[in-house]
Amino acid sequence: MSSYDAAEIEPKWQDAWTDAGTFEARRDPDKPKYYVLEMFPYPSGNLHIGHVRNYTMGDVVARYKISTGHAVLHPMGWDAFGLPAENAAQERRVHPGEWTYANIANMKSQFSRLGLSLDWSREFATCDPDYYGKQQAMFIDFLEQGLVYRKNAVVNWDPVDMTVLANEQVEDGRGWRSGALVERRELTQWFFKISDYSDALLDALDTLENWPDKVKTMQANWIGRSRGLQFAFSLVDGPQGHDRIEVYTTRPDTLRGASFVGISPDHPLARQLEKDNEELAAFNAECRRMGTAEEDMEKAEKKGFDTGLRVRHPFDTAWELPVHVANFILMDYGTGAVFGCPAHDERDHDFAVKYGLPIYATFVPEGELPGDPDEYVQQTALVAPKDTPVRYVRGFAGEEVQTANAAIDAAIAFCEANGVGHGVTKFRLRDWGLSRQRYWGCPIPVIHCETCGVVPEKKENLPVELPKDVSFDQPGNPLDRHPTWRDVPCPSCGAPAKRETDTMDTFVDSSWYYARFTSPGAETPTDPEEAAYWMNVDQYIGGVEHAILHLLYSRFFARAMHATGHLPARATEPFDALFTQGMVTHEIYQTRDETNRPVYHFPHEVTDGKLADGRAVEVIPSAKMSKSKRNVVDPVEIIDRYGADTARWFVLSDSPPERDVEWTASGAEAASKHLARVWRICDEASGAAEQGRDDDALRRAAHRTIHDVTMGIESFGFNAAVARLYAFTSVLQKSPAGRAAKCEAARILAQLMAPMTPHLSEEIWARLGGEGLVVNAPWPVADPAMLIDDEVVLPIQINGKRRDEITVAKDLGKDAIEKLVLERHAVQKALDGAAPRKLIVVPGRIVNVVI
RNA sequence: GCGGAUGUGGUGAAAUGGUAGACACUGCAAACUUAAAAUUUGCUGGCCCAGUGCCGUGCGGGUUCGAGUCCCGCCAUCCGCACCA
Repeated sequence: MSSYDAAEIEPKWQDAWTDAGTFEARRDPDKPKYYVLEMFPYPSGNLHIGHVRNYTMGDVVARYKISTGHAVLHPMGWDAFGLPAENAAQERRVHPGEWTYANIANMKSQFSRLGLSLDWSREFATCDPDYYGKQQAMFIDFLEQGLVYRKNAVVNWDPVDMTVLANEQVEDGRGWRSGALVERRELTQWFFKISDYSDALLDALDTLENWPDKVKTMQANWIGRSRGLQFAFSLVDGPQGHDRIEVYTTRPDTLRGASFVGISPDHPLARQLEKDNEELAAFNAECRRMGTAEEDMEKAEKKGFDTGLRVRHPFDTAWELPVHVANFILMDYGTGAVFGCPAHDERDHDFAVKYGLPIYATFVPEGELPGDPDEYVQQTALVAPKDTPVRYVRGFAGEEVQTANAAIDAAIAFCEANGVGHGVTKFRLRDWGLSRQRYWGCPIPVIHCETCGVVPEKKENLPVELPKDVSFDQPGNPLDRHPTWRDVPCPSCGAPAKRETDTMDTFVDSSWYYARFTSPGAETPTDPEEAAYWMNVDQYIGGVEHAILHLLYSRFFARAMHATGHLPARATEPFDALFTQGMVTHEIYQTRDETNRPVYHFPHEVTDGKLADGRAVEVIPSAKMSKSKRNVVDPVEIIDRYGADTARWFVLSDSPPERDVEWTASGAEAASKHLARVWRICDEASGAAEQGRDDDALRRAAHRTIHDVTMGIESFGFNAAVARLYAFTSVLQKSPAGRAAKCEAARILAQLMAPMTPHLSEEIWARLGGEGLVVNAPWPVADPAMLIDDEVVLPIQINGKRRDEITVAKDLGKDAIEKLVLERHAVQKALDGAAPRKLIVVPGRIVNVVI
């Protein structure tokens, strides 16, 4: 008998798969195709245990689909542009490209040890000039199609480093390196017209049957289609050129509850007024110092500035309302101006209380008579669901008692009939700003010419490659100060011109990589035949943190690629099924220093909750892994110690895939022990006696397991499948069956485990005389006759509490069950001679006797 | 702040509205062993008057013969918020 040695068998089978070309995707007219894709990683340099979980899940699906006779495409690449490479360049004086490709090489070697069923022949990195050159070609197509345009937009500006900051580089309103107060600065930037597809992107969510509802809900809310009223307040003695304020509201039914008009600090009127009003200029400047992140704006204290200007209410010209500049109003959404109705909006209510503005109720709860309606809303705003009827006390259209939805419709109709604005549909979704003032990204392939304007680069000149001779010792974008790269003749007139020095948002790179994988070497962004065959992605797997931006941008990009002839119509929704997996977490061990600041300790420093010096540590369970918290698990260490199969088995067991799983050393140890046990049991099976007992029981257990594991894999219930495999292993171990039955059961076990622990399974399969590679063996099919049990145990409840149980034939009729139940001692005792009030029999499930 | 999710033993969790805790981890006990490791076996939600007992799925209500599951209201944690990827 030999023992389980992962280090010996894992490289052996990895080589066998490579030699056989098992995972090279091939178009095969005789097979259905299956495209499984996990979100590709950012090449940080090291594989994270979270990657192991993510890619193992995809691997289970891919290997299962190979076994069920599919032509499988399971590619891998690198989301390789982005900020960290530039940070590394600044900190370590290494070129971003050099750093990135070194990381890729390192991660790839780590990947290879996991035994994933990846087709590495299709690998690419988004920073490969070939890839981003094709992206530039598509950008030019989009430009010609009218899907790209330029407009002004604000960025975070660090006035000390003289550079644009990402939101994550702004900490408490200050630049992360310089510590300088961040300013907002307006730049002309490139945008994708995703708003052209707002309706389509929203409506098509209904067709995505195999997407999680939560993701669809998040996208729907993000797109935020709303029907509202756009109208104008006329200004009383407004400054020159400003006689009205255009506002948009989704609650026109509360128009008679208006108490002020709020405008954005960036509203043209606010900009006009600040010229003659130092105080307002200061207020606006303060608002503009805030970072551009919406979260910061929303969390910031709500502040306003009374401009002193007044507007007339559209229903009553004698009724004047004050105009405030308010820091929470976005210029990007609606018209940059709102009317405030404090009675029915918490934010407006806070604002009204703070600035002493009146609060008028427009409706009160139906049925209640709360005395003075205005009194009712003084303390807190009344925010009612829009589909619940309420009583309007300042209504002006529709019934007195109606839902807000009905009242809104009536109010829009009333306003349109009376010439007060018109109903409009607006979206929260803004156009996608893709310009980045950075080096390590895909150059935007246009040239700015003084006479010709913006001219796209000629396609034969693509890719516009990033220059290699750059330095990061000064802040800002090196492309801006690289004359031989920047200064080029205009492609149109030949006069001296300048290249665009902005590069593209890295979300662009990841918005079409799935399409490029179908033909990674093609001279055009996609090859129509290949794309037609392989698209769509049948199963996409990734973190829920990408639920909105990446997935929405990809959906837009697929549509834009279709519009420019790069994808077939069917691929406008590129991901047929989506699964969002949870994280791998780990406990954090911390103590406190003299100033009570936390000090973190590595897991290997902690034994039984104590450090080597005996000090007890505080344990924070289930925390996201982070280097600074010292709770990161290195997959390479785990593989060195236990092997890849153990790591794979562990990350699939215990927790449902969509939830977080906590990494524990004891759990990894247990997974390893279990695999060794499987090895031993399978090894022993071949040595079992020729004749045994209960062969049929073992077969029935095997078929039940085939059924359950298959269902588990099909439904992403990997933890449930693992639990069933644990149970079956025990059955096999204890079975007194003969050799033939045991070997058959062991081969089935190897097959069922193969998607999860492929190396161990290959070895067992080979030793027990399985034909060829287990990865290619047809998936076992459960015999339905083996799944039927003749008898069922029926729990008996008395008043809903379980008191007894009976074992009956599976198909026993209701009447016969009732009779048996009433004869039971426990039931008779509870009834005490009386007849039951009710007897509920759910055949095959439960009996409830109500007394 | 807004949007989305999650919450069940010491731990990870299971449970088409139908026996709450499957399957594991930890812990305890036993077998084997000179010993240890490995392995195997058993027990392992809480409480008490130890039963055909009571309580128990974040908290408070509700619907139902029956609620972890459905509804309403809270609390806590996590994810996203458009320049992190």
